Amino acid sequence: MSSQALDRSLIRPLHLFDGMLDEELDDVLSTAGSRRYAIGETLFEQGQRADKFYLLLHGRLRVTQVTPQGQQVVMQMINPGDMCGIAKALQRPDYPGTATAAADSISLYWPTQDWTPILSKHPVFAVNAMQTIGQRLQEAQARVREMSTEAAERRIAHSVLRLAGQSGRQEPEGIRIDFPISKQDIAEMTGTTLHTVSRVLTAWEDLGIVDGGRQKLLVKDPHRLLLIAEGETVGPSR
Amino acid sequence: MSSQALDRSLIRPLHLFDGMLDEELDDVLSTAGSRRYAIGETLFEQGQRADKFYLLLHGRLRVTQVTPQGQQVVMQMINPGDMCGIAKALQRPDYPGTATAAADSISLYWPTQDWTPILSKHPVFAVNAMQTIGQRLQEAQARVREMSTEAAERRIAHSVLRLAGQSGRQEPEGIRIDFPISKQDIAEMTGTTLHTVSRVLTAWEDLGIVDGGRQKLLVKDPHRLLLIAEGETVGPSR
DNA sequence: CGGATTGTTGAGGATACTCAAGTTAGGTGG
DNA sequence: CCACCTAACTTGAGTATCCTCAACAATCCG
Repeated sequence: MSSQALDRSLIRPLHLFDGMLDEELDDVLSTAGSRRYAIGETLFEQGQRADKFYLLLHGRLRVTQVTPQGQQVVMQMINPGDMCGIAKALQRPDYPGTATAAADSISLYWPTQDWTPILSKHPVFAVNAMQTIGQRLQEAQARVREMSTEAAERRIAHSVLRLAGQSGRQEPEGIRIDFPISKQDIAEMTGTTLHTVSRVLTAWEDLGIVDGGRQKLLVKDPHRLLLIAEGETVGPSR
Repeated sequence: MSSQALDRSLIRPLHLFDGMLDEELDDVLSTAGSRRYAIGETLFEQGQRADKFYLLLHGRLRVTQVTPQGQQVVMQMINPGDMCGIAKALQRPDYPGTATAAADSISLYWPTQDWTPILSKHPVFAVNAMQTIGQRLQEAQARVREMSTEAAERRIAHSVLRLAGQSGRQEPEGIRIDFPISKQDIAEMTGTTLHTVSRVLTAWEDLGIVDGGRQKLLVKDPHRLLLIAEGETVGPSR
């Protein structure tokens, strides 16, 4: 447990700890460990006994599920400040998915058995944790709504916009998705195939809306993309 | 506010209040009201300021969202013991959907402003409430997974099985969905059309798996239905 | 430089949608 | 109680979307 060097100034700003006293924060952190994960490493795997829960400090995680038929689905991307692996909150003994570092990442972790005590001792934490789960529920419901009512291109547009909003970095040319993301990843987020994603992104590139590349994505015209997401048909540039 | 006649014996068994002392329960109930809703009545509507949250005691609620394009999606069915309208947990000022009584129903309600105080005063309630939201998150994620990877027939099978499990009553012939449900409803739960639902259910009726009817549904062979949901192709009856 | 991963593009076809017409069931009012 | 009216449902035909299959090209890594 390399919990010695937990810099409180790094952790204090996280939403999750809003409204907690410094002593409370120290108490919560006292049982935490931290660890670095290189890109491609997994934090936990689907079906394993959930013995830890995590709070991402830096980097990105991709949480996937594999169906019994072997098809992979990307359930969510985890950004710094987000928790994951909180099986206890779902009343599950095992992890429902696999978390992989989509970029070099640093994460705090606690033993799962600390979950209920922490919640009971720190009601503020409980409220904040609930809001995290609430956020996630809303996002999941948004995806259900999109998959129920929207064609592939619009779903891809929504997905790319979400990525830009949550994992985007402003660059001169537009908003850069700041971790390596493949067409296959986007396909698994939208319930399509990499072929469809490739075709759609190529069309958008021709219109100057995005700029692709091997595991690269730059959103050059978020406004046009939003129009597509909201149901406008793509036309020529202006 | 008709909060006088709240029978504690009716409310005590609900999961939500597991582990709470009688005094705590009384305290929580002190600011609650209750009301009866006839089938078709709405408890709250999408976009309204969320001034109350609800706990269903009896009946069924259908929570729907309407997209900007006017397509309706059934987000969830609420069963007795479930909460709904808990916008506070989602950090939203308004209701994200509309809740309609799918059967004659009775519900408790609290002013939304009581949400945070109740959570802070009763950590057990907070933990229980989080598990409710966690359940819902899991269900939403299951739907995302299904819509990403499964064809229409399998999604409908999953949806019907979920209905049977949550809202089914055993009858001599099979499991009866115990509130009026239309093909349109099922279509809006599965991201299909009522036409597809009608065709699929007709095929299942011919195989003796279900028994349909106007706003009626009886699952006669849950096992076969599960096979379809899990990916078996339908064949003739043995 | 060679192998592997990732991405592109084309052709063909199946699923499920739209459009359309008609049927059944149930409730309402005379 | 029956006739009517509406909402729910059924069924058919045609078709668009997007998947599958396939071959190839580009990019990255060691």
